[in-house]
Parts: sequence; structure tokens; C-alpha cells
Amino acid sequence: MPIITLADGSQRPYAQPVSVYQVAQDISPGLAKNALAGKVGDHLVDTHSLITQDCPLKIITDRDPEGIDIIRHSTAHLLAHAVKELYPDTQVTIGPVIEDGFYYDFSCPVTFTPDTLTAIETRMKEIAKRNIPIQRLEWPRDQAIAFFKNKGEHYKAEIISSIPANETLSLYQQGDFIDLCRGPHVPNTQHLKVFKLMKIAGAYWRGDARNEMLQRVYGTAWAKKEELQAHLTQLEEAEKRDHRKIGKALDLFHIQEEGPGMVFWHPNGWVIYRILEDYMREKYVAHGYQEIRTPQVLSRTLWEKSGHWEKFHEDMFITESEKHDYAIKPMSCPGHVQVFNHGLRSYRELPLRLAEFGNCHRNEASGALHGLIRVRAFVQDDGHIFCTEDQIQEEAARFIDMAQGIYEDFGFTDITVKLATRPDKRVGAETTWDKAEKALEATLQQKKLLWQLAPGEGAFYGPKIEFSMKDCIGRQFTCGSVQLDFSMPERLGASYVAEDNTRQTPVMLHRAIFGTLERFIGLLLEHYAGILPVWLAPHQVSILTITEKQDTFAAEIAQKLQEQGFRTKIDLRNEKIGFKIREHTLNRVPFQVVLGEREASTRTVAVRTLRGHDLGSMSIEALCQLLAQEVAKRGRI
RNA sequence: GCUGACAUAGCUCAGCCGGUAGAGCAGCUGAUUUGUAAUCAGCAGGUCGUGAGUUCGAAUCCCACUGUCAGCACCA
Repeated sequence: MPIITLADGSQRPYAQPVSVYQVAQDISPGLAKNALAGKVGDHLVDTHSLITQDCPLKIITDRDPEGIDIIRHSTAHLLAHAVKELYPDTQVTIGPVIEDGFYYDFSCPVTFTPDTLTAIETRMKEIAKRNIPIQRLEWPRDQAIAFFKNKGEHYKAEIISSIPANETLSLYQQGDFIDLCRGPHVPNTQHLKVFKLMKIAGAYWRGDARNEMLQRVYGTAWAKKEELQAHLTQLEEAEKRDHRKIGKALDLFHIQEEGPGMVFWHPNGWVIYRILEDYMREKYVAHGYQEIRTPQVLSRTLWEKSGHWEKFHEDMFITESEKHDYAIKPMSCPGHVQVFNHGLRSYRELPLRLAEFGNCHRNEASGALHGLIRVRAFVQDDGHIFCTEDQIQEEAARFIDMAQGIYEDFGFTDITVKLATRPDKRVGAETTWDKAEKALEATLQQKKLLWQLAPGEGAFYGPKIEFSMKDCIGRQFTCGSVQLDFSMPERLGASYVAEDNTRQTPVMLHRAIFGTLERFIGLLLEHYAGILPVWLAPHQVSILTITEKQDTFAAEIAQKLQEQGFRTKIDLRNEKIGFKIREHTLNRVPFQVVLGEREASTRTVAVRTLRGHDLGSMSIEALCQLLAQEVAKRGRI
């Protein structure tokens, strides 16, 4: 005799076990119609699942986030159902819910094209309209394996085989289509109305590049049409923030066929690049780093010692001279150890912080290249801290402070922090790893950061803390990181004289904050949608004349601004003011100064902002002050 | 690298089932001297990514290569 406590706190006693659907029906027929699932405590169940004991119950509809996820999951099944109807030889594999939608991976002898995608979507709509009930089945594992093997669904059988033998499995059936699934699902296909198939792509079986490549279909599903529309609009908007588009529109850089993944920086883009470099130099000084410069090409023998020749060979550009192999450096760490090794080091010098704008090349897989964000030639704000084990935590903490301050200057707030721990392939003793991971974790706790664990994602030589940011369509990229390394100093023979006059091997912290200037600028452009704060804008102020009578006055103003160090553009063209404003607005110049008869006679400037605000007339001194204030703010609001 | 799609003027794009290319913007020239997001007119601009093939004839069809885009794998 279950007593059910509803979300509003009211209780309903029942004489017999009841289904979630029946409870919903008792509350209101409308709710029953909209019920997608039930939530018993923290546990989601189907609407036809029976409640036998006292429990709290929430009826899930498409207004609940859980409801949307259930719709997405059921839509993934609907997709598989449609594909099986259209192409019966297809083997289905997995179809999970992802952000904003779902995907399903198929092994299908027919290659999917955009046309087949349309056909599949049409069939999905048809099936949904058939109003098919979706039922949960529970089978012993071996029966399920036999069932799927018999149907030629070898991938499915393989998935089930990895589940312990004595377990009962749940399967879901809609018409002829049966899929292994934990559930819950919507009670009926008619709940699946608002969805769209988005794209097809390849994806390796079990995420392993050695396996067969399956065909993955991505889709999106929502409770209401308007939500779907809003999502599609948002995607379009996101595309406009794409740094590759902005880079072209603002004439910042280009990449061409002869240098895939290698950036040609144009004058406008190079301004941004240099500001970042200069800015970071200031920070290096402020945080006790010494800047150095090491060679870009080094002998194979060094890369063999460092382990790169073995572990990183595929990713390096190799060259040869006088029967000698060389590699173009993919990272600066071995070079920095050479600087450390030059001369006898004392414990008194530690921590020694060396930094470099390291110009690196990596022969990245062609498919990985992506505008500025994933390139083959780049500059890292690379630094290495040589210290004792006791200094690790302090140094890591100082680094986090430094990084956070810098990200704030650039207006980045949505940063994901991860702790990446020991990977399968690694060097070093377990106790060393324990110590290293604990040190980084303790630092994160000390800094009260919200962070995620990324198990197995550490470098082969040590764990790391990563700072990642999202691009315009939500993909995460690591910018800054700090990595603990107990291995390379030893391999490359680094040592210092300790207090007790013994030779000790230092610990090395690899660290970067921008990560690479290229990636950071790419993400920065997307973050600001091309509308850069004044300190970063390639041109900070434009001087626009009404007629040629103001040419001399304009030149005078321009000179004064330039003398004050503001990046100034002067537009004397024989064009209407509206035309000039439009053009300089599209070029994202933050301040526009209009000079006409009025301004020339009163020796003032009329200032307009990029956002279209008219700041009225002011003296040139007032304008300089305004600009200086904006520059000083950097990216902080 | 893998799977799929795409590659036409500086940029954004059109060019149906094969008959040697078109628009808008930008550029140049001229007129206009203009008050807060596009003044008007004229001119010029392309071996249609590269190479090979089918064909009387290829931007269009086939093949290879290169690059780009999305996803996967990899990663700052």
C-alpha cells in the first residue's frame, strides 16, 4: 500500500501498486498526457513502471531538463529505428544524448549523404506519427546476446558481452525495433515531434582509431518548435563569431595552401600579436621570470635524450644537414634545460624561472588543423620553473594567481580548470606520481578553484592543471597549463648543489598562460566577436572629415593622437560622413572622431563610439584622457 | 591521419540536365564638397584549386592530388 509524496509535498495513498502514469492521471488528465517519465527519489523511471513502496515522486514532462534529455534519447532511438527500416543491413551501435541533442553511430554498407539524411528524417517523422508505444523489456544477458547475434547485430552483441553475465538487461521496443538501453524513454513515439538531423560524420568504433569507422548521425531535439528555432538561430550567430571570418573581415591574417597550418600575420593582426607579447613580457618581469631565447633547430641527439625522438617523432618536422639529422623544435623544454645546465647551479638560485616566446613547429595531423586555434607553427609563452620538490606547491599556486590575473585582463570568465592525472603510458615511480598529483590537487584546493578531474590525461612525464576556454561553437581548447615533470631534468642531466653539498635533480614545472599566441588570439577574437577592447584594437581611433576644408585640422589632431601613442587612422576621402562611419564601424574601430566646420572653428572633436553613442564635442586633451582610460581598463569591465 | 562535404574575380556568392563565365561589394577614373552605418556614373578585373581523362566541345561528367569545412582520432 504505497504512499506517494508528490513534488508539492502532498501525499497520495494507494491500495495497490500503481504506475507513474496512473498517478499522473489522478492528478490531472492533462499531466498524464504530457508525462514523459517519473522521478522516484533520484531515479528516473518510465511512466508505465509500477510503484510498490512509499516514495517521493515527480512527474517529468518536457518542461523539466530531465524530460528534454529523455526526448533526445528517445529521438536517438527513433533515428536508429528509421535507419533500420530504410537500410535493414545496418548494424546499430550506440546513441547517447549530448549537449543540445544526440547522435547515433551506425555500421552501414550504404554511405550516408545529405540526401539520405533528409530521407532518414522524413522516415523518423513518419514513425513518430505511427503512434507506437515504447515498451521496456527485461531479459537475461545471454538471451540478449543470442537475440542480437541472430539479427546480425554484432556490435550490439559485443557491447552486451562486456556486461557481467548474471545481470538482467533492459531493452526497449518500439514496433519492430528493439534496442539495448537503460532508459527511461518516452511512453510513445508521438512525443517526438521537434527534432532535426544536423550532420553526418565518421567516428571510430569505441573511439579507437584502429577500429572500423562508423557513420555517425548528429541530431538535435527539443520540446517546442520555438526552442529548436532558437537553437538554430544561435548556431548561425555563433558562426559569425568565427575567428577565421573575423580575421578575414578585419584583415588580420591569412593561411594559404603552401603553408597549411602556418599563419601569415598581416599588419592589423600583428598589432594584436605584439601587444600580447609586450604585455606578457611585463608580467614575466613582475612575476620573477627571466626571458631567454633558444634555437629552433637542434640535433637529433638532444631529442633522443629528451625522449621526444621516441615519443614525439611523428609530430616533429625533421631536417638534415651534412648527414646529420635535426628536428625543428616542437617545444622549448629541452632547450631550457640546456640553459639551466650551463654552469653550476646552487639551491640558492631555485626556483629559477625561465621563459621564452618559443617559436615551435609541430606536424599536426591535417584533419586537426583549425584556423589559428590548431596550427603547425606557433609561439608558446613557454616557461620552465626549476625548483625543489618542497617548492612545487608554492610555485604552482603562484602560477595560478598569475594566470587568473591575466585571464581577467582579457575578459575571460568562462574558464574550465582540469586536473589531468597519470596516463597509461608514463614514466616515473607510482610514489612520485602520488606526490605530484597530490601537490597539484592541494594547490587547486588552496586556491578554491572549481575544477574537474581528467583521469589519464596527464603528460607522460607528469600530471597537469589545464585552463580551457570555449570557442564560438562550444568546443573546448586548452590555453594555459602547468605540468609537473620529474623526468626530463634527470634525462637531460640537470642538477644543482643542495644545502648539504650533495648533487640533486631539480623538479621542472612546464607552464604557459596563453598556451600559444595563435590559439589565444583566435579564442580572443571569438570571445569579443571581433569587437576588441581599446587596448587590443589594431586601430583605436579614426579621424573622419566632413569636407576637405578640415584636412589640415585633421592632420594636426592625428599627429597629436599618434604622439600620445594611440593607433590612429585618418580618413580624408571624398566621401559622405555616413559612408566613412559605416566603413570604420565595420572595421571595428572603437572611437571615431568627426571633424567638420564646427569642430575646426572651436578646435574640438566630435566623438562617436563603435556602439553608436555620440559623446558630443570635446577638446583633444579630453579625448586623449578618455582613450587612455579605456586602454588602462584592458579587458576588465 | 580517417569519414563525408566543398573549392568560380580581392570579398560574398550565382552559373539547371556539358556549348570556352555573371552579380553585389571592394578597386581604378570622373563628377559631387557632403554632419553620424552605403552619393552617382563609367572602367577594369577570372587558364573556374592543380593534374590527367571522357567528349567535336568541360566551371559543369570520371579519376588522382592539394587545400578548406564538420565530426572522429590526436592535441597548445
